Amino acid sequence: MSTSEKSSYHHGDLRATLLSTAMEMLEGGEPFSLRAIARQAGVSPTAPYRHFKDRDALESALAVEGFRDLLADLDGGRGLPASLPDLAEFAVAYVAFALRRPALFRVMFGKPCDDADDERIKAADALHELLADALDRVFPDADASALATAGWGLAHGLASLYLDGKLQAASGEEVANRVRGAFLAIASVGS
Amino acid sequence: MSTSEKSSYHHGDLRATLLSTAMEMLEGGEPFSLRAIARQAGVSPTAPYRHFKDRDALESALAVEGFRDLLADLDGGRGLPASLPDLAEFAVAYVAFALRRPALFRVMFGKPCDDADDERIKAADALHELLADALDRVFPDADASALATAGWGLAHGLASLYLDGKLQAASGEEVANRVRGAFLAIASVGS
DNA sequence: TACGGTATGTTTACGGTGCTAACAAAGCAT
DNA sequence: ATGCTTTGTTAGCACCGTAAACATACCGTA
Repeated sequence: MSTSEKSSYHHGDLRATLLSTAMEMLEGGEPFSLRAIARQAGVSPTAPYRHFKDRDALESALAVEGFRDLLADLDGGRGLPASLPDLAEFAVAYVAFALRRPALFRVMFGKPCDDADDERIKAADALHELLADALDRVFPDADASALATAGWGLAHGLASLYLDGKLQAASGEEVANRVRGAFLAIASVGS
Repeated sequence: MSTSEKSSYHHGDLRATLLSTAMEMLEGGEPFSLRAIARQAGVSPTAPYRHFKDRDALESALAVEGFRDLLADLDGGRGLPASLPDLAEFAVAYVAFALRRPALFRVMFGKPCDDADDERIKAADALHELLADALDRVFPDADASALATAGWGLAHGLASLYLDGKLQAASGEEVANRVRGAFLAIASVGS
């Protein structure tokens, strides 16, 4: 019950502290380096290496947090979608997450992530499965897998394009409307 | 007429040389730094700064090249699409470009590009217009703008997800099939 | 309770980066 | 020929990620 006491050596809870300060810097728009995190946490520049193999490992941990939060945003907010407009709201929430936490989103998606980070891969898979469930529920007759890929791709693409300034919109509300519009427009195309 | 002669000072054509060696390194999968480019070009580490304000400026120039190539891939290859399957092939070509030149694709899209780089913005806009034209031609009755956004978003999202390993496929052919599948699946949903 | 191993943090050091400032050489216009 | 401008060079700054050697505190066991 003395987690807040420090002996000034042996910080006591460095790993968690590093993660949370890293997340804060990420949200705050600061560039984020291992050294900066250590500095912020009041610890020596190489202390983080006792808890993370390298920068990638730290980023993976952050990405896992991000996936958890994104899932919560999508799922918790409104439950699984039951209609096409619900799906559009899913996409809106997805894009909103990306724009609200741009640096985190880039950490989550901006790299091959080829390292065999179990947790990270699991987190991304969970997202995919959630989407597949959702799509299957709305369009039970269609090829759920292809549709889930398409839906994810659409949402992710819009998120990326807005995030990187290739599509522009003044307000978050305008982005939401455009995303809704895109989602409904594409679904209204009866071959 | 002596562009290939050198006085050993005053390289003569450094800017172009820097761009091409940068592009080569990008395609070759090497990390790419200003200093590495200079090294490769046989010139001092800070010489590039006479031709590019900073790293971003060099990247912008590369991005412009990339957009030109991507447009050529989409347009030149098969002309403007006239049907939904043609559109799917557009998407396939888009994703293929991203997977064939991943580092370039990241340079083109992975950043806000908020600097007022005229050429770069123009290049991206040209892409958007091409897509809008294409979509309008295939679906003259629909909201061309919303559809173009949706189509671009879908293609771009699939490209990003495959590129960053969030979706996986063994071969390029498999990717192409999945992209086609996603495109057709989403279009076969009659609200 | 003393002890020794292990976990955690520190110091030092290396090579890399982007970038600036001061300097040098070549080209060009007068 | 002379001087301005362009283009290159060298030196140096602050930062980064990372490894190695060292120091300290914790924790289980004798």
